[in-house]
Amino acid sequence: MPSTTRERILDAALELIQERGFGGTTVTGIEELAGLSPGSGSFYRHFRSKEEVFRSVFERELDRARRHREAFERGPVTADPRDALTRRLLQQLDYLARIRPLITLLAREHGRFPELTRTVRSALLDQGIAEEADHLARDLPGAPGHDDPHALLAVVVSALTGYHLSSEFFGRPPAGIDPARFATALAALITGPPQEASRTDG
Amino acid sequence: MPSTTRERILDAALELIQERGFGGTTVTGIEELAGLSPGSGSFYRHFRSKEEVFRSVFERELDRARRHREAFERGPVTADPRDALTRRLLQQLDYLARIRPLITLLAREHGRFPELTRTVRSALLDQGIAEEADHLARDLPGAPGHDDPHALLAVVVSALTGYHLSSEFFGRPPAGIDPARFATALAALITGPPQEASRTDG
DNA sequence: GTCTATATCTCGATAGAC
DNA sequence: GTCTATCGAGATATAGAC
Repeated sequence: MPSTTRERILDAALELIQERGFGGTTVTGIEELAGLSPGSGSFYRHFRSKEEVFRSVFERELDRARRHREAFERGPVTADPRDALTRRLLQQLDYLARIRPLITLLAREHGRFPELTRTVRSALLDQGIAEEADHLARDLPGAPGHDDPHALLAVVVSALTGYHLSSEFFGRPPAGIDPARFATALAALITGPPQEASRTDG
Repeated sequence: MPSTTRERILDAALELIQERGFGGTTVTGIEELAGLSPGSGSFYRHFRSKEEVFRSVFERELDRARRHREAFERGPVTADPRDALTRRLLQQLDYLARIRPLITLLAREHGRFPELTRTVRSALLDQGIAEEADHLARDLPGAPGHDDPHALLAVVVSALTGYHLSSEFFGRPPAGIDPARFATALAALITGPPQEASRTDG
């Protein structure tokens, strides 16, 4: 990793904005964290303004998120749909963890930069939800008790994002449940009571 | 409605901090929104500093949230547990909507004011989750397929908070599902397939 | 308790040496 | 491309008249 000054500035800006917000972050602070002389205008040899560096930070995180989504490996559809589903849900949680900076930027600055909302929504959420709907429809073709598939999808997506955001805001997962246990419980909820044999989980 | 100057300052500060964050909010802006002369130090006849007004805003929202929680009306336990559960989940969503300012403050400023995390967590989440666990245990005494009640609780809480936060950050609910439909789907998921059909216990 | 006025400081941004 | 130095704007906070 070459780590150019420009990249160190982006790293510093991301870190500070995540912690203190855009309004609470100073160019001097960014310079200092990037290893430049604080108060010198060296920052401005790389970015024209504080707003510009924010947009660059945001774009970089958006690109990273897109790449993470493309690299999404679909879990193999095994004989047991619950197993496949659990694995898929765990991947989703892992994906959310990987794009954490993007989510944090959105959560913090969607008031000051309203265009973030549209961008993230169309790039990740709409597209991601559409894909997820396909997966759910494929993995659970005729599951009973799911007479509103769209609402079911909303529940699953909400559960995953809620788990992630609770962990983020409160510093610990809801009820102290780790991701694997959470995914298992959610998958069990979706697939319903064991279909043929006795309970597989134990 | 007396609306003292102090209260108008608190209102103004809350609104601006929610929109721009603590670092992006100025005392001058608070004064202006509170109907005082912008740039005059009139603010300082009521609060000693910007930090102090933030803490006062936070305390006020915390009190409001506590009162909302106390006023929580428990839905009557009807013959159909799914109905009761749906109503209860809708109340939870309504509760989250009512304490929205507190959640927004936490989401935005938990980096700058780490003590917010502990306070909100102990005042709302821990206590709320404990109560919710009781309710779930009571409403769903022997529901099948729930061999990990703690994880189930985490799923439910995550789904509710995720629904709320997605609506907040993205400006619309997940998949465009309204609260009633969401609660219905979540309740259906928890209670499983319709109860009329006889089933064997596990 | 609100105003005008202002002290003091920090911030964003620029100029120019090297 | 980084530094020292600094400008001008705007921020927090204070002083004192009314």
